[in-house]
Amino acid sequence: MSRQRRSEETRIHILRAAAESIREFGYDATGVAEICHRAGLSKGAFYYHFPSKLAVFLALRDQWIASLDAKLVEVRQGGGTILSQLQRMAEMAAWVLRVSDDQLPIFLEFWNKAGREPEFRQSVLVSFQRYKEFFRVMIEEGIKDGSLKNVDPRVTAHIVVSLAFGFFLQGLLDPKGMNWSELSEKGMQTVLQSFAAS
Amino acid sequence: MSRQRRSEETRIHILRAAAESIREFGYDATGVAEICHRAGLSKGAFYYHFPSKLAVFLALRDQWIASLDAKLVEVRQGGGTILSQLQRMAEMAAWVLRVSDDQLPIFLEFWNKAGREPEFRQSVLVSFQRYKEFFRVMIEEGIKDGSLKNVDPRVTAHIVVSLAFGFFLQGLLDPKGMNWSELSEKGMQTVLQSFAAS
DNA sequence: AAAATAATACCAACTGGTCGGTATTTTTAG
DNA sequence: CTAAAAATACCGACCAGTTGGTATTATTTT
Repeated sequence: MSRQRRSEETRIHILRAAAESIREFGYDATGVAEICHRAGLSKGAFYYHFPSKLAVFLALRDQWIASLDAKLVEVRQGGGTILSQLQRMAEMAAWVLRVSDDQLPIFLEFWNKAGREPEFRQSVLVSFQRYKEFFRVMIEEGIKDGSLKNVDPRVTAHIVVSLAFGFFLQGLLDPKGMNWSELSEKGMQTVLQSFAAS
Repeated sequence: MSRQRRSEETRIHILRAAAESIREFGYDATGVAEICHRAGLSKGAFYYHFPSKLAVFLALRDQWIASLDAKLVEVRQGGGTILSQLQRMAEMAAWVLRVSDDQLPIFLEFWNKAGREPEFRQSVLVSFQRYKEFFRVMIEEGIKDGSLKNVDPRVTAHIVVSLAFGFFLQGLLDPKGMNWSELSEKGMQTVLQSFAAS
């Protein structure tokens, strides 16, 4: 295997191992040694690829943000009325959670850190802002194309984003429990419906 | 000062010091030594009053849940139509956050821990469930008293609770930022309005 | 051989928690 | 009433274990 390629894979191994470990034990309780063990590597390898434990954490964060962004854009490109796009997102969110609830605990860890470390907070905040902006624009379009009522775009975007994260939070706490995923989807649909042009 | 009284005060000092420290640095990063320093006590005193660091954390959690419950009951006893009670709660939530945003980071820490430690999770989950139950009953009453439309009480309760926690989350990340508190209140009012009988 | 990649051994710092002991208040006994 | 005894509240040095990170050495790839 080529040098580059191998190195790249090692990096991925480390990231995956770290993600698993953080999900299971949390960031603080996850030792570098543990990550290395899971990745089948030594500490030397670890510190060859990353300057610090925090750097891995940050890399995971960036990865997550990027993947979420990709999902959103994907739905938008699917076309249809704005309302139907929003509804598709509602379904998708539930699906994402059902399938990859593994990753959720890590977000909490992100938010947690973000609440305390300014530069960390900044980046999380920016992405939050981006989501709201994203939806605001969508909603404005929706009003224009006639599929949405004449609601306040900013308030409405805030509702949608907040509701989504509220659902996340509960799904996180009760991953296998009940029909929360169904409840969330119905809930989102209900709210969206109230924004639909009559 | 009497022995009992003094002991009690020491306990409170420890709790307060721990809350401050956890808010500032997080649970894991807060050392027992730090708590003791803030409380003006020694480690010996600490371990005299609490069996472990975790015990303090749990005590804080119970304290918080109790205070939240009290607030909710208070509003219910204020009377009026269900819709107006809900609206008062919306105002109250924003107010609570504005005033005591100090405490918010601790909740994240709770949720974070809850996502990983089963018994911790259980207790948080139970209180979550209680809130939903609380609102479900309210909404059923609201339908009966004619101030609410004939919505699905379970779904609607889920929406209200999720939305509230979604707002919390954002307020947490951006405490001083913007008019999020105003946005949240407007958002909640908007959603509630869509449940109001026409 | 040279550069890139990985392994090993190690350290200084720090952690939660323990423990023998002390000061102060309350109870008991004479 | 008072002095001894006991219970309570507190102290701070200390321990065993763990951590992130480093310095050095070995192996692999080009």
